[in-house]
Amino acid sequence: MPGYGQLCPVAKAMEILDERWTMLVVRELLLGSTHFNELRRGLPRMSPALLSKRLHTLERVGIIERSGPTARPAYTLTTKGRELSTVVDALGAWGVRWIGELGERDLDPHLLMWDMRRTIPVERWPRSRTVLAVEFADTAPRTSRWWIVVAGDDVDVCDVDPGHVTAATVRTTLRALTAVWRGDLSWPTALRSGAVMVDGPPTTRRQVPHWLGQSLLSAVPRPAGVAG
Amino acid sequence: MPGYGQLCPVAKAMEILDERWTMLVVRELLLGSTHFNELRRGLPRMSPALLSKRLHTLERVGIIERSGPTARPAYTLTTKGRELSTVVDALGAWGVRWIGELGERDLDPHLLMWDMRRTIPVERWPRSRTVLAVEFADTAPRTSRWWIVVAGDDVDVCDVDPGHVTAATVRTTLRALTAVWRGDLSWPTALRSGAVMVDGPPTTRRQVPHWLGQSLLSAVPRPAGVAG
DNA sequence: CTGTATCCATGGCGATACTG
DNA sequence: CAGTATCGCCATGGATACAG
Repeated sequence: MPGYGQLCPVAKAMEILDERWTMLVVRELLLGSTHFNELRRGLPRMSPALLSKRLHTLERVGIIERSGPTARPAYTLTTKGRELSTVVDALGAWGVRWIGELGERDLDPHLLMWDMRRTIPVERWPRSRTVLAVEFADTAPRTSRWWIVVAGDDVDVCDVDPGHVTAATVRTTLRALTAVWRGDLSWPTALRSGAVMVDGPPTTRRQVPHWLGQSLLSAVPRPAGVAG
Repeated sequence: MPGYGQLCPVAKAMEILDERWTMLVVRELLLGSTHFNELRRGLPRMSPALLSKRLHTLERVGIIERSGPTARPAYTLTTKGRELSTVVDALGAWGVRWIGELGERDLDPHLLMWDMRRTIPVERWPRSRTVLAVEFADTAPRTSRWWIVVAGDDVDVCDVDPGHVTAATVRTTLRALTAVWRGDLSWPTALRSGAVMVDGPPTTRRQVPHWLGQSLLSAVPRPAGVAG
């Protein structure tokens, strides 16, 4: 891969960015991850060797900086790297708008919960510690039960019962909750159809959609329309 | 490459777009190329086999349409494909802003002339047929002399002398004219330093920079400033 | 926790030649 | 002009184990 041999800035940019996983590493950094295992958590199918290699490349070309070896290693975007947000945003908007069909392999409860966790609107939750349970009907038993614990400004996602009383329980499939999260399916439609069900006191039940919200990209309008 | 296994729209987009050359094929289509050999001209280092493969993939995923086998084959972007302009534009702006250093292999007189040809502002040229010669001091003899012929709304670029009288001659290096074209170097600076010289009648000489112009991305501001 | 080392299979892709 | 066919290398990157 001796580059593209082109003067075009698009080509020069893609020489760096078209390598597998690279753009997703940048996405993770833009979303705020800084440590190696934090990045791994958002990129579970990427081998640590490859992640290491990509981080070195990104550092070499000046997209990220690595904190000195004295402190705990941390990766942060430089200005050059931060400006890739325009590219990532454009890719995300295009992707959510035009690529609606997800394969079975694209559905991952860990990633979904990890993703939702990032943008849980804590200000809509009760002041006191509140636990919301999520149950997937269609995943392996080990990954079918989750608990979201919001206490003050802290959000935790557990795959083991934290042992507190739950305010409500969301019963759904991984595919359905993923569709709602991405904005392929609206909360009202999902609830009406029963694709997502909420158990709990009536007042709480009505709050749950606002507690969870949707991904930032869910607001992107879809071409054919009719997204539920 | 079994995909990324992620629900994230950025990942779904990159599953298609991170393959080598793909984004450059899209760029060529966005710039108006429609036929196979037209695409090849903008992608000279891409093998025809690979171009064919990429076109098939892009058609399969709905980014391009191929005209029926009855007519002369032509490739056009669908709406889905056309909306990739946001991605390509973001890549181009980031690339021209942050990747200024070009290697020797990135400099190609064919590509530069082909690229300039696309956006020659014919309305600034004289009404009658006008020929501008370009001579590179640092390229192989076969690729050192070019002629830009503007007649009405038609622009032609030749690497053999068309045999008409030339209004002026641009003498420069491939690297310098490339820098001017990309906007890494301004016309005034290039002329003052002698990096680009124009031979011809004084009135014409002053017009030449406006006849050639600069790439659309040249207007993107640069980080460190000081771009000539 | 933060990576590196090693191994290996796969297949991507570059080069060239050739066909309708 | 518009591709397809074939070949073969070598690098990519996936998996696993291990080190500081």
